[in-house]
Amino acid sequence: MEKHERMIDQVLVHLFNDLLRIEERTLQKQCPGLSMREIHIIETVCRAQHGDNTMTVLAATLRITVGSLTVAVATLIRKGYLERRQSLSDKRRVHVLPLPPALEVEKHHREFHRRMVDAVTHAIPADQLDVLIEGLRGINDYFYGQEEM
Amino acid sequence: MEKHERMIDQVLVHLFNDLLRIEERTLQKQCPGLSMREIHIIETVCRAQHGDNTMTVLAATLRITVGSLTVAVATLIRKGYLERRQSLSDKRRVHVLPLPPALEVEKHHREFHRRMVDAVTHAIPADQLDVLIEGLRGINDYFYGQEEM
DNA sequence: TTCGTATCCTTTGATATTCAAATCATTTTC
DNA sequence: GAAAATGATTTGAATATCAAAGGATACGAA
Repeated sequence: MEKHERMIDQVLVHLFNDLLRIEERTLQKQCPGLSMREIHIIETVCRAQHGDNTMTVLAATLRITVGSLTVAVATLIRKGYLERRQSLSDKRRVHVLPLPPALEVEKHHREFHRRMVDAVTHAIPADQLDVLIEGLRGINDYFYGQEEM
Repeated sequence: MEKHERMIDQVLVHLFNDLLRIEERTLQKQCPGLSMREIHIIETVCRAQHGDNTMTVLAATLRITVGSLTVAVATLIRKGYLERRQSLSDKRRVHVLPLPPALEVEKHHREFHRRMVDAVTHAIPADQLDVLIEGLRGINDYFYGQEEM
């Protein structure tokens, strides 16, 4: 059991940390001139439902302040990835929209995730996949069920 | 299979990100006045083998430059968590050592990981744990076997 | 209507973090 | 020993972040 616990810790912390690092390296190779923060903002804008692409909602999703987002979006507009459009129904609101280069970045990102998931499914014998999925779902539910630790 | 893949992606990316956030919130509650970066530096110093606690090795472990580490260590010394000691055998080298408050931080950190692993083992029926462990080991081996994606 | 308050965003000022490059001290190599 | 290499620090610039203040718009109650 001791070995099991070390394995779980290894996976939960180090493997995931390294995955994040690999993702960062891979994406930055494909999107030179963009920081990881900027790539995340682009992703968030690309994935936002129509209507959820206002500054306040985007900032909440990204867990940064609206002020920080204003600055970040300004530089991404200057770099040609995003554009601002004032809401017609409520002129206080600003909608942030992706331009073609942003969609390209998002495509790279999706592709990376696709390959990552493929790596997992290929690493595990098919008959064990179901159990693994259930286990992961258990972990997921546990942490979202009681976020306080 | 489609649902399985979404589940894997969900766990690999979002669960992990949220775990990081929970860890950050928890540790910062216990260690007021320390940024997450500083907590990581303290952990790295506490875990370094004797001899691997020089600036160059620590910076490589943390994946930051030695210059950045010099600044960070300086403030942690000022705050009373670490101390510098010049190597006797090679006076260019500097060893960084934890003081009692740093060991206390590391204890909190270990405790957090312990509870996280407990959460996982309790979330999963005992008879499925073995399969899960094997699955995780497969993922782990896969990614470390071929880091390039 | 219109006055006060709330909301949404931007701007500003301050602080953190990071890195690259320059510098200093020490060790190693030839 | 002189030159090159190594380990660390210092410095200057870039970036990221936030809190607070400000500006514009919307909304609700008198």
